[in-house]
Amino acid sequence: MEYTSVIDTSLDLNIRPLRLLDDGLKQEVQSNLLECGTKLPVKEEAAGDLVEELNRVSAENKKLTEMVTVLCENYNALKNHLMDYMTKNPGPIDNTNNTGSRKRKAESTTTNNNNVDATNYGPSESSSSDEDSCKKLPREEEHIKAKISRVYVRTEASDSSLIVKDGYQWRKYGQKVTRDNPSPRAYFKCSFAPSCPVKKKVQRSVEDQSILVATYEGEHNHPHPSKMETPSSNSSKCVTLGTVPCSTSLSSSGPTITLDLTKPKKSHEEVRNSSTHKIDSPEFQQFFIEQMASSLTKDPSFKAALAAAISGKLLQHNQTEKW
DNA sequence: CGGGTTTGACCAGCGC
DNA sequence: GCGCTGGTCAAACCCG
Repeated sequence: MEYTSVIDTSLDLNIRPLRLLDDGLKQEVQSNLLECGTKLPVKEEAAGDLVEELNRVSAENKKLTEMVTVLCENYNALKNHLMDYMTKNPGPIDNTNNTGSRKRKAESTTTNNNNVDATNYGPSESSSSDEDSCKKLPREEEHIKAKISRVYVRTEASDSSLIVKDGYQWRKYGQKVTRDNPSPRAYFKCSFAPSCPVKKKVQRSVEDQSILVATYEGEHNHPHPSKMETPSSNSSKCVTLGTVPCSTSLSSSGPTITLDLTKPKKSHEEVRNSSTHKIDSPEFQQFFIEQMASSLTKDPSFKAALAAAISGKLLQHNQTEKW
């Protein structure tokens, strides 16, 4: 199957922009516009304020543009990786000759059962060892092994530590440099409970060294330590962005959102089928865009910034017309 | 001194 | 069978 067709990844946010805004945001935009209208006739003392306001909203607009750019990049990376994955696994899953009990097969199968590697953060992952689990077709017996999940955490690029704070206690038992990724991969075992089978692998993304990819294998057989003690105060947290699981983190450039589609609610087979047939469809793109829009418009600060940016743009337009 | 980290060695899966 | 690679082990080391 050929997936070379390029999806139009532009969010096209200019199309019916207000349609994506909820009523609150619309009102905010309108009130800002009214404000602008009333301010226009004012004299010099207000001009300074207007210029200041203009600078402010321009800066916000720039920030918003950057955010949208990041979202687009994430989407493109995600899409490319999904295409890559589906290209490598074009046919139906064949379990007929998978009676082997090799560990790596087991891992790849659990991946199939609980995860979709193709949907991880970006193209960088396609070249890491995790790619192996993509290449290996799903096997049976896999349910035996615990589930695999993946979390992406943005850190300072200068931070060379492979530490993903998730509230659990981990003991590092190995580190390895893998073939496809110059960054070392660290191996951790959960040390909070002696019998806890959970393992964690942490490696930096090839493409974006500021992103740590933590792969969890298994399920904790003990409560989350942070629930027993004080809640984790670290900056890395997982939230659900609409229906899309993701991890967020704070960086020097502001909050970032890293999509984490590695915990699909559908089975691997379902995802394969649906994504194969719908990834290129307008419905899928529409759904994706609306998901992002819906998530973003739920953020009050985003709404305020967007309203200010829009009104600022219109104000700028009005002023240039007058001058 | 105990617990965690580092790191080279070893083992096993897999492709040729 | 052999070599490559990822995963694990365990001794040495570090640190509080």
